[in-house]
Amino acid sequence: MGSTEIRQEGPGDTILYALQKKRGLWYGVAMRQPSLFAEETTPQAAPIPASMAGLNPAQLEAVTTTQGPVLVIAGAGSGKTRTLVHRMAYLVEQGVAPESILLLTFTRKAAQEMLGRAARLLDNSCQAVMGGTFHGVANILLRRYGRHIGYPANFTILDRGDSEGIINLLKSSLGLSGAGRRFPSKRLIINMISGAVNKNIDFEEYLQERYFHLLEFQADLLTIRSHYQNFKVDHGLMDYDDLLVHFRDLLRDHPEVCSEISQRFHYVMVDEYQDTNHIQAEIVALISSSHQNIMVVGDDAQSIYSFRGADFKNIMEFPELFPGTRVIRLEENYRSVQPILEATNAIIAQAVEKYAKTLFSNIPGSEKPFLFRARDEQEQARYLVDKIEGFQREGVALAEMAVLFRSGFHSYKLELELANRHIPFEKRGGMKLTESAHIKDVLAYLRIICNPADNLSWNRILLQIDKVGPKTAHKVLDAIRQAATPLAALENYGAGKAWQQGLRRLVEALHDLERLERPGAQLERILEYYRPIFERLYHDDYPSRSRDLDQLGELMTGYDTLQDFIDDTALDPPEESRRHQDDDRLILSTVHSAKGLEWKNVFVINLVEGKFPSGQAQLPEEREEERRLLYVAATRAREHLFLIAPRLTAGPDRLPQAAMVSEFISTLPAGLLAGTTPQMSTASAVAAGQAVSSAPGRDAAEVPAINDFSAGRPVRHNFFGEGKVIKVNPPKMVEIYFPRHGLKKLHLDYAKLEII
DNA sequence: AAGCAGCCAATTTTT
DNA sequence: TTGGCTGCTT
Repeated sequence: MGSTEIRQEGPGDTILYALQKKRGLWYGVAMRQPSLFAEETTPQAAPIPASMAGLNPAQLEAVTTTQGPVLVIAGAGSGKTRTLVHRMAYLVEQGVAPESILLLTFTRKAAQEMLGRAARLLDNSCQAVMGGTFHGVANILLRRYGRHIGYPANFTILDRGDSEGIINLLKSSLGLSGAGRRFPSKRLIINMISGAVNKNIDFEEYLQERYFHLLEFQADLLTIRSHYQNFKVDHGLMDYDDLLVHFRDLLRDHPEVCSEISQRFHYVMVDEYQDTNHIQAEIVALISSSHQNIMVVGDDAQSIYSFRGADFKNIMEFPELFPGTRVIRLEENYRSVQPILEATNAIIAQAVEKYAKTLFSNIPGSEKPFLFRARDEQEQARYLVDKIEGFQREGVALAEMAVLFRSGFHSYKLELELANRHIPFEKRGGMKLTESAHIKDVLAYLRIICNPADNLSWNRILLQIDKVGPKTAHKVLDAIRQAATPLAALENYGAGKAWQQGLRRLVEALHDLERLERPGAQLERILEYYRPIFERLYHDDYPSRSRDLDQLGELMTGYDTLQDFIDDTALDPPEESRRHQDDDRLILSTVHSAKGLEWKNVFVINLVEGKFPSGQAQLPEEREEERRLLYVAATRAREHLFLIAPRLTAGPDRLPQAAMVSEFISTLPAGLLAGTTPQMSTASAVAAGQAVSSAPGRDAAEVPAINDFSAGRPVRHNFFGEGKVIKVNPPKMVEIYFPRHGLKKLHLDYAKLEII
């Protein structure tokens, strides 16, 4: 990331394009090239330029409808990206200034990909289109206009770990971390705070609704939350949610700023609109308020981010919000062979609520998706590796294949097997480089250079000094707060004998940093100071972590300013590199990280109840989202789709447990899949709406009915353990408090409950 | 007050 | 497998 990337398209092809990343956003920059094939870019104002050739009528309509609101319902693989890319090109060919086009996406990768492709089409234009994630765009504009809402331009962006760190600080300074009380973890607290913001619910209300069992801590949680908000304002910090909320507030409460921004971006396009939350929808409406030239593209069947507040009702209600919306559907699939589509259509056909659509494809191919019931996870891994090696022998590149799973840790066993068999792979959606402690340590120094008020980073820096712990750090922070500059405070601080030497070293380093200007030189000086600390702190795995520090330097080259670099460590964190000398490697990915991508061969693993769908998903609407998630996974495949379900899988206690095939698979109509047929006993039992125990040796004979439950009744759930009924909501819901898992709302058709 | 060793618990998905 | 917490030692 960060550098200008120039790629050659292939032998004989002379189109070059460049992607430049500036201030955290990607700009597509087409480069003028002499073309050997002189692609006749007909300069006459033809109604439909030659560059639009190859689009189908629906796509063409979406591309050429440039004025007013447009909603594109784009099924999986229906050329959604292609349509957006061509629309950008078309607008520019019609004389629209590229910098007045704004493209909003959910991931960096998507923005990068689309701008790159548009740049290739626009080989006679040298200007820039602006595109990036909601968070990225909010960041840029808040730095420019933030003063209107009381934020300085040098605020620091917090990632999740940073937010949790603040919660920890507050917990101890408010005396809430004491023993004896089972106070919610920092993770849970951040989930609650963020959940309320993203779902646009009042915090107190949200607590009472979703975290009923934590009500005894309500007062303290409210205190923590307000301190958290104040801490961020006081020290110039913004978390992910703040970027959106403050951006929305800026547009909503400052009409002059709103119209300035809206007029600058005269054409707005939003990708994956089904995954916008309430705040993002407001931003979209405000940013296009002065012209209504807004196109949103999405697929309600692929809405998979409700945990983060995404609401696919946004896409359903778009036409009401924007009267006169032109609705265009893209239903021809250009990705998968017909048998795969038939299966995926069947998976989504059982969804409760959707825009009805049926995808069809003209791609030849007769191979049905293959269901394999492995004995256990070992066999699953071996089967997978054998298949992959087989495809490799047929000439399929590793990078053309992907293994998808519901949760990051589901691939652990497979990763071991792949390492044993020497198959290079790349895991997406895993640990990020910038999440590791030693990298965060170094980033703290860079952050205080940009934002000296950032006490979170100061705290981290102080704790690194030997013999300085939380208490001492707190005292020093107080001194920093009162002094004119942090450096002055540190110089004059009466340090204890044990650590005055360490403090002096820090002061010297900070003095040098003030003099240095180049980010690279600053990093070098920091590493010189940090290395001895690093060796003391992490001496067990010193060598591997040391490589990361070198990598940080490489990442930094290509950035003009330190601020941009720091922003990207939070907004676009680089994946932890698995020494990727091999260019061709198998992709391992969570389904979420695989969205929008495609591969020739796709393997979906651990397709069993409790894993995929996740055991966390209990409510009917949560189960529905799991179904859409499977739909997203399966529609990634072009030619071969393998669905793998082990019979035995590690349970919550790590002991092997019998597992049923995912309900979404076992209830598919017969004949759609090849391979093992899903066991009919399981399939028919689930179809009949009965709960089936997945524990070995337990019989599913008596399934409790709603009348068997009453408040106070003790029950057992084979995942959550023993609990007590709090409330009964006919016809099918019961609320149960489990001491180890909290309050759960369970649906009798899905939950496996036993009355005791 | 800091720092270390050892125990216990817990594991969705992402900007 | 890690991370957080407790209690002991310096």
